[in-house]
Amino acid sequence: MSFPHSFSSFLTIPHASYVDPQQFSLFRRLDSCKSTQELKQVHAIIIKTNPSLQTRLIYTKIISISTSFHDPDPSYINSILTQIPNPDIRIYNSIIRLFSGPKTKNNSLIAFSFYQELLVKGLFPDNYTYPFLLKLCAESRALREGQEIHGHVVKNGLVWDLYVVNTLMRMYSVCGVIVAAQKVFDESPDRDMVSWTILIQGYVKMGFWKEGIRVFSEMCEANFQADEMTMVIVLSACANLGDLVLGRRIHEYMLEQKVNFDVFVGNTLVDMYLKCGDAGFARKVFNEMPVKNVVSWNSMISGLAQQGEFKEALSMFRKMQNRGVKPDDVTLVGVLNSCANLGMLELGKWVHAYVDRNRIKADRFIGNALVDMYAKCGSIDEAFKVFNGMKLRDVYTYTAIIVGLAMHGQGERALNLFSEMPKMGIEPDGVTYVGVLMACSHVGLVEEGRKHFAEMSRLYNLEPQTEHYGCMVDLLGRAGLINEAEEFIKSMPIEPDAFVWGALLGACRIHGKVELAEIVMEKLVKIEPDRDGAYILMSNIYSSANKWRDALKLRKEMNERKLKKTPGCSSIELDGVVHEFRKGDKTQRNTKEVYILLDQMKSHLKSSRQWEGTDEFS
DNA sequence: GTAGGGTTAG
Repeated sequence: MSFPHSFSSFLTIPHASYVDPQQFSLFRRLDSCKSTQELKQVHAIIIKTNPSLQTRLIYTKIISISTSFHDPDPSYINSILTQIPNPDIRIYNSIIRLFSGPKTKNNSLIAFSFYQELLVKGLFPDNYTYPFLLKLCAESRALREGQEIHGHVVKNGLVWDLYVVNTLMRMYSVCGVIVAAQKVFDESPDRDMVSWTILIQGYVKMGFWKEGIRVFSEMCEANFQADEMTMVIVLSACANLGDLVLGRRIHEYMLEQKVNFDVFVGNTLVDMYLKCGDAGFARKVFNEMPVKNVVSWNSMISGLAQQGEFKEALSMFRKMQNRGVKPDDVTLVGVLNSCANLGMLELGKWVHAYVDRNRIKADRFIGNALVDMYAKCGSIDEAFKVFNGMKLRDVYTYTAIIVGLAMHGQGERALNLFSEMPKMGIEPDGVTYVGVLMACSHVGLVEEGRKHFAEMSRLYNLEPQTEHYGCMVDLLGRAGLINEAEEFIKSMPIEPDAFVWGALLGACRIHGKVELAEIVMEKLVKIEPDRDGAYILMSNIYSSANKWRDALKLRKEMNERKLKKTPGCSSIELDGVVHEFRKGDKTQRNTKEVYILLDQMKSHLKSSRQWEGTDEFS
């Protein structure tokens, strides 16, 4: 009777009585090695004291141990491999695994050279070989190599293996060829949860969120029960779609199916609810999370900031600090974003110092957020300092500083930086052009503005949006080219919105065009019947033209219509607390003193006669 | 011995 080969070899190691005791102790010795250095020493001892032990078994053992080290040495592994007379596929697999793993970066060439070698030696790759290689192709986005490997997989008849199929799908998916991933999926004889999840993720990562959801529902119809990994991806698709109804439905599904509520799922749920605009429910999920980590807090902070709830975002940050959770770079980007929009320069500076002190990853995200914060908080020089200190700048960096400079009236500087962008290989986008057109507008550079507007689509394929048309109307209008501004609106291929008409109304005000203003006003009221902005601007135009009766009539109409008032609001930061001042607001502490001071300022200004005839300070 | 997860800027 004979045992199968693998079985008999199992018997010989290391318990059987006829095992060579020397070999046995050597195995133990090798197992205790912690580095290539130690391994080499033991190896040297073998060669010196007992050359008969240089068996295939021992060498295989040495390789498998050295592939498990923290800092493996490829040249040593290679030298051992050359001494093994007939290395089998398992040895090659473990070496390829080593060079496709996280321990060895940028070593995909080495992994592939070992693959080449095993083919040359006439060995057959198996279902363990390809997942490693495909993972490498995926990580280095090497589509061509991946396709070649796909060919080998087919030739070797390994498409039946789910690991091979799934890594193939993932390779195509991260290389951006989702069609090929779908094809592998469709043609596979077998699928599992992982296959479905990879397919869904492929669509979602490409931004095809609806497709991702569609595949998810197909998965449910095929009676696969999603786990938490799948749900994280599906929820992120929901978040991007901003579809609250869908999000709620999927949350219910998760409760029904009793999907494990781990910290990943919790974080994604929080993010989904915030991006879909339900901050209340996001908070509820957040509070009920049994385990939170820094990402959970980040999701709340940046999510609230994205919703415009900047104060809430900052109070979340304070709570986080009170709980002793250490902020990371993502946290601070969210905090800086909130500072920028609240004008909280002091807190922003504190964050800046915190980044320097605590060795926070000061990458583009942090740099861009700092530039934006300083610019929006009025410290354009500080913004410029950060901008200059940044080694890596992208379109966000340039846009932040260009918009910042434009808002500070430094149009020429903004335009200079804009002209620098092509030289740095950075393409502007729609928001950059808003800054550029604003800059032109503030400096009164009509021709330059026209040129940039035309170049948007010609050079960068950017279709002008209403905000760009609005900027152009503003630019022409300020320069007194009212007729042209009007013609410009008429020539628009898209429907002009309130922003565009508002710009024209503003121009009418500057140049006292009452009749045109009345026409524009009508358009504005049609688009935004509930807002008071147009009425106020119009009544100012009447007053400037000394048409007091018309102004009064308009104010009356406003009151009758009970328009939604957007109160003028300003804020200052004192000792880290933001004080907001709304028009007509008496809820502040020290209201009396504030109004007394305000009256003094008003009479002071009036005495200089500069502001007579306007009601800017009423 | 092999495959799938969350948050960030203008």
